[in-house]
Amino acid sequence: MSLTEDLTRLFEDAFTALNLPAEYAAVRVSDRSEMAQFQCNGAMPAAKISGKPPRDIAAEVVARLKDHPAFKSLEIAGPGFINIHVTDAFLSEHVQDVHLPHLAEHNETIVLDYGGPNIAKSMHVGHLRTGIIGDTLRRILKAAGFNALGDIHMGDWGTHMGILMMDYIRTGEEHVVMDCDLDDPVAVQALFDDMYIRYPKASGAAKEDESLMADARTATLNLQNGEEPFRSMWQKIRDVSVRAMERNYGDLNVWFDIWKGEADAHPYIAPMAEKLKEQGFLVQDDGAWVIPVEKNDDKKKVPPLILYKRDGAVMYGSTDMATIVERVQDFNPARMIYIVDQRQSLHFEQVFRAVRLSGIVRDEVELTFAGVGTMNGTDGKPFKTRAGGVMRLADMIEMARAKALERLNEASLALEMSDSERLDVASKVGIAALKFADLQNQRHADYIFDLERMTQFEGKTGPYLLYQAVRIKSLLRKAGMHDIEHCSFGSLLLQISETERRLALFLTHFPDVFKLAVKNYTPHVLCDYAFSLAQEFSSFYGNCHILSEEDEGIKQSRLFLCAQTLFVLTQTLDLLGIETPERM
RNA sequence: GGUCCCGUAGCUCAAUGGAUAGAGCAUCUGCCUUCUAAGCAGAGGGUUGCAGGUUCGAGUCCUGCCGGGAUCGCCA
Repeated sequence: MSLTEDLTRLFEDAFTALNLPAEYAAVRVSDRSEMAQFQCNGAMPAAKISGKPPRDIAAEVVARLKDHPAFKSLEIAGPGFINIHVTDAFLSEHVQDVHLPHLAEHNETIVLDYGGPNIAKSMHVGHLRTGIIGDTLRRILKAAGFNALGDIHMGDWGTHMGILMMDYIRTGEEHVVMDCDLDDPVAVQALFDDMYIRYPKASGAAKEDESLMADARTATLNLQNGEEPFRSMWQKIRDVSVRAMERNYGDLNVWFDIWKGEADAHPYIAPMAEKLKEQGFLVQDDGAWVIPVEKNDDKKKVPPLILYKRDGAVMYGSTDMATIVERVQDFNPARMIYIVDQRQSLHFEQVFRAVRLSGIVRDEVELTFAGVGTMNGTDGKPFKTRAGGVMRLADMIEMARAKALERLNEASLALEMSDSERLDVASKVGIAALKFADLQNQRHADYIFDLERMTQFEGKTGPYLLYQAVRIKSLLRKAGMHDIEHCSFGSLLLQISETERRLALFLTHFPDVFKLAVKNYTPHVLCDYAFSLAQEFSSFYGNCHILSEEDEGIKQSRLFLCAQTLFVLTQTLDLLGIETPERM
């Protein structure tokens, strides 16, 4: 139980004894730290229903609790706030017991969908947010005890495949695809580069020329029906693309448990459609087969979900529905969470309605659209390269790493390292900068991506956090502790300075912050926490001698604080998918 | 035009309906013969877009405006 939960329990007892609803008893961290460590605001709403003045109620609550050993002081302030200070002994117990709470009840499965890169195309900056945030949510839910599974859900089944394949066929260059040796990295890269240049041209041409587009649609349909040479070409294109994705996501330390795509859901579409037709949910409309999903009380117009287009081909709504059928069959998940671009909200509303309506997903299964905002450039418009094009993800990662290395050089850090260790540190610092800059923003909001700013390595950045963590590691090594990731030793002295108390208090907030992140699917609260923790530590580090402290008891107590800070900080960075180097 | 999201310090962003709205950057003042100065201690900087409403209490909830963005059936 966290410290606030422990206090809430005590207050609940008091409220209940006074015939007041326990739900008002919640104790929270005070937002006026100079006045209190914790606060309870329940006297005010309780006053409303009991007709007594709030300060009188607060006084009754305080009277019941004031002799409890947890409290150093209980004061009533303002209209009826109860301001709480706890004893250092109580605090000490909780600092020792800081841990990740287990929140899953029965190891429920949660499928997270946060990939969506198209095959045959380079991954670009648009894949950064969903990948990073989705992976972090996966880590958070897994840490909370859920069987959390990330699915990449590649875009490998749409019209873009037809456009690309028809271009190879029309120019008589199918061999460029078919002759590629998958075991030869150079050949794989060459094919990938070819597709990267070819697709935009082919796509542009198809938009200009209706006959090209018609051919592409036909090719798409033929592919979906398993016909050659489309099927073989497609397989090769997919294999090559997966290698590129593995490298990009690997560089970002973004993990997927399931490497499936729209194509894998294809076999489920026809049987699903058959059943939907029998049930009367699937109807023909203007040549297409659609599922009407509007409701009587809709304020907006919700268009039907199109399962089969006029030409008989399927669309992404079809594959998204069928993927849900597949996931229910394979994993029987308690929740399915989509971490995708906010702009797809209407689409997923249609999909969710369709699967609920038809009973594919039971009512008790949670379907969540966790939309993410757009990444904009410093001009506030969607992020572009200086040339005005879309920046490849690989290029962006390289820029972040190069900048990090430059900074290490400027600061004359990591000089004594071997070249390989130095590059590894630079890579970790660069990736940390990239990920932390993204994760610290609210998930659903757009944010401005400023490479210059985030690679400044000052203030609220990933590198600052790594720096603090590495400082602690270094200090603990000097103190002769080697298994510094797992040292749970010692305890807090009962006579501590205000600086130490602040740090200790802050450490106890960790379980509550974690719970909040799980509840709302909001990693940014963990970023905020990690940064504030690092600041608290830095303040402690600057104000308290540790290794040179002569009083052995004080020294041990401070080393304990260092170890607990490192434990919580690395744990938090871990949840954010950020790796901490041993030194830098 | 309908619907949804956003509007908070010069800039980038926080703030489960709680007290005097907080951080970082930038600006200014101090601090490196002691554990990593990518740091610490401190200062200045606000009519939370505007106007109403709900209530003990509103940046937060409701209504209406203003400004920005997204989206509105055969692309994903």
